[in-house]
Amino acid sequence: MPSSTVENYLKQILIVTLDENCSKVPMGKVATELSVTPGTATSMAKNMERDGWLTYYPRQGVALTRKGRKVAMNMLRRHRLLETFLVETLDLDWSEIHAEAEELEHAISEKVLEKLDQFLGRPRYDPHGHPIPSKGGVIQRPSSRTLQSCKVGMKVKIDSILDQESEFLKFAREKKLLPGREVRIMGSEIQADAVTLKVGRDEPFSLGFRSAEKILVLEVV
Amino acid sequence: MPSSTVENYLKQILIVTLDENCSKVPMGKVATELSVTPGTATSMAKNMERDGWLTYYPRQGVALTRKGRKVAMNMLRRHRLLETFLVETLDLDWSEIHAEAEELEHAISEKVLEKLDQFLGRPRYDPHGHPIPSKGGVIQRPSSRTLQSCKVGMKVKIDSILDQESEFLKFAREKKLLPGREVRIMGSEIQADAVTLKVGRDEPFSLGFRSAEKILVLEVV
DNA sequence: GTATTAACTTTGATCAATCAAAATAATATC
DNA sequence: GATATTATTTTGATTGATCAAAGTTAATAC
Repeated sequence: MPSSTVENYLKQILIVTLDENCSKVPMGKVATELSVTPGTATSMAKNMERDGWLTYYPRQGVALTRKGRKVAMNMLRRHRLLETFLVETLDLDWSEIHAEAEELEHAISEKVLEKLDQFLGRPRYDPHGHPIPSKGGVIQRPSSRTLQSCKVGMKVKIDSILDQESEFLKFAREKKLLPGREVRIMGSEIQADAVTLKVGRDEPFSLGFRSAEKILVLEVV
Repeated sequence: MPSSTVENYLKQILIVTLDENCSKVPMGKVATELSVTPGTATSMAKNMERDGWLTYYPRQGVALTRKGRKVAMNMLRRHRLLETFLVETLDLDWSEIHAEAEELEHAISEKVLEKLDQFLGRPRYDPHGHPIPSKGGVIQRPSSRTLQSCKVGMKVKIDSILDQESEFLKFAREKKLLPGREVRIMGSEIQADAVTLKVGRDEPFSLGFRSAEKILVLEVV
């Protein structure tokens, strides 16, 4: 059984792996993601290698083993099911659920998780719109969707701009809405016919649905 | 903030305190309740005294401070609310819920707990029939009730025998159904008109509701 | 092709929680 | 009251997770 510290390392390494679409995660990244000093990350990596959770390539990074990936996927499943429960059933605000789920995901047993999944009606997506891995550890490939269809709280990566009119492209460039960029959905209101975005550290701004439809994005897992 | 280990010590000490109706809990008891060696219990006691959770009387035992008691009560509240949730909402069997709640009670935040309480309709008793402490840490005094009215899984202490007929008293003595004894309710079935009990390590046996009505018990907290 | 810088690793220390085993104190027994 | 038993405390060691700071490597710049 992994300790909850190990579970955190595994989950975070998996997230980076999926996110950057690479297999080795450098130690510096591991350290910042887990808010520990680099030395701590290195020593944990060695212990985790000893226990078969990952392979440690000195000065290059770590890669999950099959065993480690399985546990990591399961943590992601726990996290997202719990977030769903917190919003759907207990009516918490989406801004609070991440931290709460972060704690609970280590304490909930496989049995309770299964019951919870059943109770929630086996949801496929969490409240942020992220896919929930199946019990077997399979995760929906993030598929392209338009910016307009995104839910509040989602983090997405711009895939492409559909409208190639130079006026629109110029606007997109100004707002840094370029392929590869990560964007957070701050709000999306049908009545207002607008979606509010934040690109990097810039001030959030809004985009009408008409324009939002012209931008294809990928969910950042 | 207490660590979850400290939370466990506090809760267990409170339970013994309420149970035996005394204030100092001897170190040996603490050690067995928490399944640690006596030395560990002693050293934890010293640390916990340093942190203001309890007062440590060398060679006599520990007594909760007001601060410690408050946290301990809250743990009991968490535990029992979670047990209620696991049975009522997720439909787990009462035999499994204790261990599950034992884990979750450390991970759930005050906020989620409040929402859960609300969702469950602010129950006063858990599935075993134990009173749930209020948010302020007030717990219902265990009141006398008849053995017949007990729910499955409850642990009760015999208070008195109502029927003073010598025949019945003789039977009660044989079965060790004497005031002060602790009894566990193994089953209670209206259709069968019988409640099944276990006294200490003896074999379980059944009692018709007619007889069960003659025995007053107190809930063991 | 050296010098600087950034990324990573090592070393030594700390802290909480634990154990085993030895030492001590209190209680019970004869 | 001396002895045996039981309860408790001490001591010394271990483990997992962490940090700070010093040391090493590799990459980048000039």
